[in-house]
Amino acid sequence: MLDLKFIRENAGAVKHAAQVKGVDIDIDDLLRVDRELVELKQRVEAMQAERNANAKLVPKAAPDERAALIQKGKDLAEELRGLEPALRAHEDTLKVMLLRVPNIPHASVPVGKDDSENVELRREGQLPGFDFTPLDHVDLLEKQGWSDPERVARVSGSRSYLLKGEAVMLEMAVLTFALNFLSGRGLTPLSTTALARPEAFVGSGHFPGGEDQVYRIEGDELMLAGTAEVPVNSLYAGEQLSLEQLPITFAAISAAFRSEAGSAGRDVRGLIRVHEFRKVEQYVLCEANEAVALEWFAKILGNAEALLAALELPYRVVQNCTGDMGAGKVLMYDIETWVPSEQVYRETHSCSYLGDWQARRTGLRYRDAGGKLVYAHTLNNTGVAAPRILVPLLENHQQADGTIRIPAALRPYLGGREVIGQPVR
RNA sequence: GGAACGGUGCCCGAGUGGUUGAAGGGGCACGCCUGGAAAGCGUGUGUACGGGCAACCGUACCGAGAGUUCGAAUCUCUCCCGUUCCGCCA
Repeated sequence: MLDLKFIRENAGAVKHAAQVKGVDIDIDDLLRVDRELVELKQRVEAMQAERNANAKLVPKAAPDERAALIQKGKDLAEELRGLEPALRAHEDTLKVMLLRVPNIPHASVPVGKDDSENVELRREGQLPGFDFTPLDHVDLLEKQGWSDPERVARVSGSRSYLLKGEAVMLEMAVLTFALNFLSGRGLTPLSTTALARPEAFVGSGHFPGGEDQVYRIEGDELMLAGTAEVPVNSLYAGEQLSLEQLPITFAAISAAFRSEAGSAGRDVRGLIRVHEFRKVEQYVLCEANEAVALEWFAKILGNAEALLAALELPYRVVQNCTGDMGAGKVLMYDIETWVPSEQVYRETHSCSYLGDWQARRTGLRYRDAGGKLVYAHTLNNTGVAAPRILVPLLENHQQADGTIRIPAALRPYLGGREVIGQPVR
């Protein structure tokens, strides 16, 4: 959400943002509703002022004047009731419109229509040089007896997965490693819910618009979040924080649920795109200062990169273009990790800076040095998402016999083992 | 799921249908005092929207929403949340 005053004064910039982000919203219409609402409010408030003044006279009035005053109050109340529906309608319309207004992209963001126009910033790490034909992760899992796609699909449908044996320990190891790693870099570990109220989804910006991505709980208003960003962003909703409490940073582990509506047919095989998974998410709530926030952006991006380096995985950093960055975002970089079987980099991390766009929705304010209440800035980035991260992990570290070499950083979480799996070919 | 009690400002807490945007305390800010500090004393200290160059004015807000009333933090209803107890249960 943007400040209404800002929209009024910067209508051109807002329209441009909507255009380059591909957000369908009529800013002129919004401003028209806003003007009409202001006029309505002025009329209503003038009448309320009159009603209040009149009501104050009643107890002091002489008995013979009292009836007339009360009658005048009744008339005013009646007139006010008449204006109420229009007022309410305008307020509701404006509110809905405001929730759809996109944030202004940072000046550095390339203009583009979709992910094909994202810009690669750099590549890091050494691509694996196999002297054998590498298997893809689906085959590796199957040969090792670590998966059972048919049976789990029978129970839980497509886009579900299960892991057996050592792959389970590997999944846990990666998550635990990420929590420890990020904790070591100053983020507070947090184990949090996936269930959240709809307001939390509005607060994070996933609603309105992303409703079809979210699983609902029958008979309950709670819904299943696709990322810990949703509940964590609402953790301090409506509070007035003090400057000393900032920044608030978390490495939040949670389950994540995504209906993946609209991605039919994409990545149906394997662990890339599943309905239910686990994720460690980096979240930062900091003061409303772009320079400070951008430092945090670099930091949580660096955290993810260091994590991948520790996992000895080659990756590239991509700057998302305007059309691929989401309405609320000011700046967004994806990290894509090398998948040998496909000979492509695939997204494993998504780093975002949202300015005060989420904080305005959530009511996340703090008192600045001057005692003024201001909306905070928020950022988030993936720490590690499992099982998706297992795809590059298994594929890049596979050996000729089908066993998996464990990167040194992960060994402490796997009882010191350097290799998992049995020779299977 | 049942029952009881609660939800007021940054925090704690008072609140009789009308001068209550809200007592009192704490905290915080500024000033006095002090060599400096503490203590003490004094003053100040809500948010949002609208109007105004400004001082300031108006409106709304005491969990949310409806209602009663000339007038609601205060009365009624519905809902939400919290705490405690009971029941049930992975």
